[in-house]
Order: sequence, then C-alpha cells, then structure tokens
Amino acid sequence: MPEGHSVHRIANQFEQSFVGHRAAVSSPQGRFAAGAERLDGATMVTAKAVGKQMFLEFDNGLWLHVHLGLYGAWDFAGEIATGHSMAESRRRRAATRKSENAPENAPDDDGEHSMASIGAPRTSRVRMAEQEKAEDDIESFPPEPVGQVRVRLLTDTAVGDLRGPTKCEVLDAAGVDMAIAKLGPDPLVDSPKKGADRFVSVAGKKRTPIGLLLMDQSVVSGIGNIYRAELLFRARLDPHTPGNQVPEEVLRALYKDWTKLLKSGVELGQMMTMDGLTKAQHAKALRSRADRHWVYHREGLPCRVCGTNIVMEMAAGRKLYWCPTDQT
DNA sequence: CATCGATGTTGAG
DNA sequence: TCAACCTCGATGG
Repeated sequence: MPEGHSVHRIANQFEQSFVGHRAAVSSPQGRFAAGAERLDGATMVTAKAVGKQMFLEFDNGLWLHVHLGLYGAWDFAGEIATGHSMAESRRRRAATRKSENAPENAPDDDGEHSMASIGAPRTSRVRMAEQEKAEDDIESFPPEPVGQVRVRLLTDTAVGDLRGPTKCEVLDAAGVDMAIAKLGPDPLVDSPKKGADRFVSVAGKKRTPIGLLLMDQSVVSGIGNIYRAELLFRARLDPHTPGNQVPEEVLRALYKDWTKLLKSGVELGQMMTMDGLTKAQHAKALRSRADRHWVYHREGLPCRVCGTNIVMEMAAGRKLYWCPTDQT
C-alpha cells in the first residue's frame, strides 16, 4: 500500500535502529528460509529507499530487497524510532548523500545526532505500512512472531518483522544496481536537476496519458494512486493528456511538486496533499482522511474549488479521481 | 462474523 | 485485461 514516502520512513527506521547492528535473520513463516540463511549473523551497513523499493545492505556484501506491494508491513519493536524523530533522520541521510552525489539542495548536516532522539523505551512497538500505528508495548524482548512473518531481523536492541510483501529477495550489489536502473528518478535520491531532466525527457516523449505515466515506476519513482490523482489536480491537468503534449514547464512543475509532497509525506508520516489550510483545517486534515485530499476518494462529492462533482474512472485497473472542470 | 476493497506489481492469457 | 499474491481495516447483516 505504501507510496514512496512510507518506504523512505521505513528505511529511516532501519538506518536509525538497525544499521551498525549484527542481525539474526530468520523466516518464522518459512517461505524465506533460504534467503534468511544467507543474511543471518551479518551486520546491516546501509538502509536505502528508491521509490517504493527498499534495499538493506549487510557487511557480507549481500542486500535484502523488499517491496511491500499492496498490503505489506513492517512491525518494529524494541529500541526504535517513533514519530517525529524521523525527520531528523531524513535530513541526516540527505546530508550524507551530499558528500557522495552533491545534490544541489541537500540541507546542511545537523551534526552530532544519534539514538538520543529515539527516546523510546525498549518495549515500544510500531507498525509501519501505508500508515504508522503505535501498538501496545511488548512485555518482553524479543516478542514472539505473530502470524505470517516472512522475515525477522533481530538485533540486540530491536526487531523488525516483515509480513505480506510482494517482493522479498537477496541480491548482490550488481542485482541492486539492476533493480535501481529500472526505476525512474526519486526526488530523495536524485539531485533536483538530474531527476527533473530524466522525468521530463522520458515522460515528454510518450503518447501515454500523463495519468498513467505518473504511476509508471520506470518514469518516476514512488508515486501511487493517491499522489497521482492529487498531483494532477494540483497542476489542474487533465489526466488523459498525452505526455508529449504536456508543456515541458508543466512537466517540470509536476516533478517539483512531487518533490514537495514527498518531502512533506516523509516528515509528517502522512500524505497531506492540500495547501493553504488554516492551522485548524490542517490539524483536522491530519486527523481525518476525508479532509486530506483534493480529489482522491471523492467521487460524486463537490470539487473543493469549483463545486463540480468529482468523477472516477478506471485507468489501467486503478481508480482515477479528477475534476472535469478544473483539470482541462 | 462474513465480505469487500486497498495507497501495488507481476505474469498468464 | 485480469487474477493472484495473502493482509487487515472498514462495512454490513
């Protein structure tokens, strides 16, 4: 279920709570027993998200590649990061990348920072999927695996249980490169200029409707059905417009807006796709899903801007919501 | 308590 | 184009 922002948050969780720790890797469910054996006992050295895919590197040269698909989730327990400390981690990750890639707008390093911001008791528990949900504390560490756990990553201080993924495999470095090469730019991985250039050059040449291009992970990474509908509305763009008929400056603006929404989603832990709200409206939107979006899931309801009923149509098997008056 | 549908992708036909 | 994957909250009886 998760769109790009949640996968980045999960990678941040691994970076904060698992990287640098030796991990006992197992497959309580059994379906990943062979893969788990190859990683068991290794130390995690990198946690990286590209679009909706996550890559965890271990010090034996192998990587765990996970895609949560429609209903996958990670359950974390122990000394783990919860809530707002995540934004700090993201900034640190961006600063680290700066030294490698020199993206133009990487924030300054905030310097010394560590588990201090976690501040969570050893027994806290959180489920991270499309949303995050704190759950009842565990009584003892580690907790027994509950239900169908494909992979368990257990360190001295934290445990992560993966359930329901669409993809869970062990790759070597070349395999990771191949997987990433298939993906379009991710604003939190690629520099603003390179990312936008790649998106514009690919999307701007295709006859495919822009509403489908935004969902194509080889064109741009991390956008799902909610962000797709909302980005198109925010640009007042008809979803059926062929990519090669969207003006270049509009494509650039779309990518820039995706960058903004993704960063906001990583910081808030929620998809907030509306702007210009009062403080009270914003707080309300964060609490209730129904007040959070311009068009998504609003079929038959009046457009928040013009009052026309929002329409829904099926596009490549997914529900596409849009305003036929504003998006022309 | 049974059924439905979902913020996703793959692969069969 | 559509079922399958295999989870779980929301919905309805």
